[in-house]
Amino acid sequence: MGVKGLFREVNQGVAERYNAPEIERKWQLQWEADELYRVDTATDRPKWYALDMFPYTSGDLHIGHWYNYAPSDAHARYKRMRGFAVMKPIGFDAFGLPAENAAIRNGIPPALSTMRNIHRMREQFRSTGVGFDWSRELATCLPSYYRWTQWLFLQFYKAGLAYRALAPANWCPSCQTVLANEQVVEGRCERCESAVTKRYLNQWFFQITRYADELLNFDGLDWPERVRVMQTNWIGRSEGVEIVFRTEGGSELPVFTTRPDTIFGVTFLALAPEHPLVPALTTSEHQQEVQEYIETTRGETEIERQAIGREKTGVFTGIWAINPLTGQRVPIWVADYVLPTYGTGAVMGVPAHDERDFEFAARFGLPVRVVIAPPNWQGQTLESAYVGEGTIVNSGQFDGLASPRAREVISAYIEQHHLGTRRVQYRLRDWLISRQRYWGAPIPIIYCDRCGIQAVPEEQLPVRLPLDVEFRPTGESPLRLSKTFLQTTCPSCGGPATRETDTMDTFVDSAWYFLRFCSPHESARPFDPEQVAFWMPVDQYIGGIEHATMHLLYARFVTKALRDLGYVKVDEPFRRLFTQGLVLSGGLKMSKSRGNVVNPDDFVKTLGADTVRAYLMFLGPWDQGGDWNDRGIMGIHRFLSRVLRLVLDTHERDAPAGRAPEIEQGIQRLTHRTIKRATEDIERFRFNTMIAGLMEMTNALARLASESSGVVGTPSWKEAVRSLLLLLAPVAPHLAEELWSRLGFPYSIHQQSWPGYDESLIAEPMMTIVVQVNGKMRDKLVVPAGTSGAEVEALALDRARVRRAIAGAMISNIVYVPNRLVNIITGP
RNA sequence: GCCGAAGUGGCGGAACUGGCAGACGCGCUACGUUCAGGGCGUAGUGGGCAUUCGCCCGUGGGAGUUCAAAUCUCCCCUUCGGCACCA
Repeated sequence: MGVKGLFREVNQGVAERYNAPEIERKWQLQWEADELYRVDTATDRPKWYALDMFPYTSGDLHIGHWYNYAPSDAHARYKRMRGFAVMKPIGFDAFGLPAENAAIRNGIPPALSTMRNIHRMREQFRSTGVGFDWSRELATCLPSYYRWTQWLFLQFYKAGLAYRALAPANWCPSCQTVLANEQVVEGRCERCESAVTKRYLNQWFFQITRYADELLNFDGLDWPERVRVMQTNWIGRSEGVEIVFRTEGGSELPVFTTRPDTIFGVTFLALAPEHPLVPALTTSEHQQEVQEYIETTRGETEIERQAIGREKTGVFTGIWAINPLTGQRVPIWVADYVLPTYGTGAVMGVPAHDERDFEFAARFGLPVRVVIAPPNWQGQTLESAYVGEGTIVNSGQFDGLASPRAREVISAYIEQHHLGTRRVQYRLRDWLISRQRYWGAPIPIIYCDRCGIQAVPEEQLPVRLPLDVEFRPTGESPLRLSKTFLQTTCPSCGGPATRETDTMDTFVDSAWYFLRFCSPHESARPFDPEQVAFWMPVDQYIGGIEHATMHLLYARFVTKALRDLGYVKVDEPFRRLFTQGLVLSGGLKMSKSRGNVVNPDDFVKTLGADTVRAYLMFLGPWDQGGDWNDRGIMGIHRFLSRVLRLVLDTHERDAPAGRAPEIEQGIQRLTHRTIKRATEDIERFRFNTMIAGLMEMTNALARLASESSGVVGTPSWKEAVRSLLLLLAPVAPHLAEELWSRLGFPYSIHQQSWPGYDESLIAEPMMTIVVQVNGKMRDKLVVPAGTSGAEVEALALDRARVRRAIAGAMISNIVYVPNRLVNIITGP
């Protein structure tokens, strides 16, 4: 009988099959009754805050959720076994547009549909066997939570971090609401993909730009490079100079540039159509043309304006400005390629050294003046802009400088002569948090005709969402139609006043929930500072890469702002971040239209949650995602069945007399090697290779059991089986618990210590040395560990295969890598 | 266009700081099994050549460094992700 012969025996001898659903139901009930995963600060264990990005209340836990929560749970269970007090909470991101749109469609109030969805998802979560501390559950749509979201707004408002401004905002005509810049993807709404337009509205903003520099600093954070790069790009810091040009009439016109070294190459200025000085800087004969141009650009959507390969457009204002360094006259144009929200909304046009300026100049016949000599340039006309570095020419006293040096020298010159100042510019804009929608946290602001903008006094929080509102597809917030909500009294003068009817962006809700989890039942304050001091920062945050530039940036900002307001002590919310990949199906993204959506519930019902969990972990490296295969999952199911049969069949067998010590040593080696591997793998989230290691151990144990080696029942055997179950516990928590209890070990396996390993027991007594001749593998030697290099070389040279490969040639060199290989080099 | 990551059997994927390429699993082939129920077991499974001993080729393509390259360097190709008129 060979490797798996045992299983035949087992199959015949043991009637029991792997009935996962039954085992899982049993233990889920047990764990819940015992509140096995409940944690509090009364502990002398070190803390470990393990957080998964909380789900939106869509009403269904799909495979992507499992792919987030199951491996994360395995890691948290491992940490618990390593002696940490693990806090692993769960909640629901429960405000948002879909519930409101559904209400308009089917009349079911968002509060009702959302609570139903939460109920359903809670049940689905329980079926996964994920060890959440349910005593900390929260939902952002409950007054007990959003009261403190409103409190957060008020703190920001008092600190000057929240302000109201009439500003051009991204408007989604389909969602009937404004969007933050982060929510506009390629000129389209991130949610519904409609083309985004501009609207001027009075909006509330959070001043995230105040933290731009600090947000660029990732010191002390163990975050994926990818996310750091994305945030860095998003913030988009650039250093340059703001140079003040003057019109011939004497008006000041500052421009921002990162290339002051090209200042002598300026041949025009361009203003954004939205620039406030445009009307004043237009001569009467150009008035009409400019006016028409502004009207045209205003009607365009973001996509139209940003279309790739679009020809540059613009109009001349009739006004000229003076280059402060050269004294030259340059025409002032209006052009929509200049963004009103970046820099000063005006640029200096240097066609020779900027691609966009070059295109613009080519279109309108403006001169191109070379001031940085391209390589091998002999004064000829440029075919395209030269944006690289080079030597400065045609720039008076600055000629001959290298362009990077010239940037320094010219910047200094500009400052000395008070022509401008060095400045840092960011791409990042302030966070627009107003939404013209119902299903969100109301912004706690009151407008009084006499007293102006008034903050709702904190003791009046929460400003409750009225539940008896009408949902009509008018595009107007139901709050505006609710008289009881709208009409109020001014907290200052007591006179009649109206409430702000906008609600907050749901990203505000999720920008502080990790703090609420630390003390979720606080009723008099958002969180208990002592609890927050104990648990924060989050030790391991896990979620999707799609939150790289929104949620993760907002959460960092809110944490830093609260720190500066004295409410928390940490600088960063998430010490370690891991972003899992995407589960594909048939190599493609799952989608309903493609019909390749995998429903985990079906597999849970038949094969069990442990199989689904373990399979997802086995698919491939977690951060790279993997391809789901309905047949592949059977491999994992078979593996778990094999463990079950192996354990149940052998545990009553006694060790025979006269057993072989070397086999016991072998099994010990196997055990310790597997523990080492599993420990290193799970630390680095390499679940796929961790499980492969457990499979190898299981197969090896089965082989030993079937060979009548006399090892079953020995102390080493028992230790091996015990260790295997402990290593399996994070991966397949129900099965491990079941077998643990069958072997008579004390409940619960999830409260046991992770097995340790002894490096000295892993060392192999024999080592395999690869013998190469001229780098090609020719033979292998098995020698006792500790055999000297000289001995190995002698043995190698004596082998028939090696001699044949050398074929009498002269040996010029022998490379010996201890414990690994010998490489014999022939020839001169 | 710019930035980032990745290309390994029929498939998902292994391979520590350069040292046996293909662990583990799926699939497939053959055989065995009183195997109802998504069975179980044994052997095999990168390609080519060879009756055997074996030999040659092989990690997207091309060059290079090295005794030795999936791994390091350069160039190119492809795929995926991010950003995209940011001055």
